Amino acid sequence: MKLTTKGRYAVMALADIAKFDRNSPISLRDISLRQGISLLYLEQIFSKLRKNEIVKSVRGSSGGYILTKNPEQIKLSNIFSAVDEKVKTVNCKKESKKGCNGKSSKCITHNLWDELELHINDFFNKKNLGDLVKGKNENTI
Amino acid sequence: MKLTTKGRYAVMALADIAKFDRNSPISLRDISLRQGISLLYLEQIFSKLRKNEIVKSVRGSSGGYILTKNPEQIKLSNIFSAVDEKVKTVNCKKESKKGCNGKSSKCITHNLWDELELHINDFFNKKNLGDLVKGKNENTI
DNA sequence: GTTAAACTTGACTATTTTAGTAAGGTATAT
DNA sequence: ATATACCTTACTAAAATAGTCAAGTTTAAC
Ligand code: FES
Ligand code: FES
Repeated sequence: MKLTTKGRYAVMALADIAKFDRNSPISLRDISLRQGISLLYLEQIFSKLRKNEIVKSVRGSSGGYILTKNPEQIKLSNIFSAVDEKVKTVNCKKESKKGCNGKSSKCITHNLWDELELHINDFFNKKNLGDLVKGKNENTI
Repeated sequence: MKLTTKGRYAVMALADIAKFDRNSPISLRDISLRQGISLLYLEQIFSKLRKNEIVKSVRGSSGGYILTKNPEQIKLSNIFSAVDEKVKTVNCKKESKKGCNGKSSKCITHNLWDELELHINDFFNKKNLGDLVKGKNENTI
């Protein structure tokens, strides 16, 4: 059970942007250097973030990306769904009435995994980008 | 972010055992049929469960596996650590003082992932096998 | 004792997912 | 003009997952 780099990098990069002035765009090149993430990979991630209106882009030289909202308004769950980082704990299709083993009813552990999924998503709903950049004076980059 | 089959199957299989009388061993063959899990794969999983003293084996015909404790005493976290299903959200080595990008300090998102890990492990510590088999009258198998 | 059911072990493999790379664009500030 | 920076699609190497295979050993029951 682990987090993939897409979700992790998306949050890292957005937190990086959030630390700076909201009005001047931040280039992916800078983020790449500061956070140690491949530029090409970042482009892939930001394409999704832009389509989901988490950021908007400014083209041309000295362009880059700007958050569309205040950091406090951007929840982790928004970011994760934008980059397709989903939490999947059940083995079956949720909508279906069938269980994961093909049986006609849900398996004995189904409710447990479902609870776990809620538990995790709860965390992502509570946390926002603002929470990450509050302590600007910390020794983190 | 998803659960692997090892953790899921381990819990399913143990819940299956927990539903029956504690004193007569349950064979993997039966579990395999009821839960729709490959017998050979179950053997692999139960080897680990036995080594970690979650179950004990009874050999010979009409043998099988028995829980070593009451279902209420077997926490999900015990099961998961036995089958090496671990929660990994941070990208760095926790013990190290270095960050995930090789920088000298922890990255801006480190604390967030660490909190997430705690949040998830909390769930696994709170839930036990007993919780799963309480409603024996449900229409689950 | 024989047998068969059941556990035990270690190695091996196909599939899927992840984590990127590569290449070739297009838009625009200066 | 042109350099900077975004945009898009396609491809791929590496890792993890989800098993399978083969060849045992143990022991209850007949
Ligand atoms: S996880 Fe949904 S039926 Fe098993
Ligand atoms: S996750 Fe620990 S330093 Fe980035």
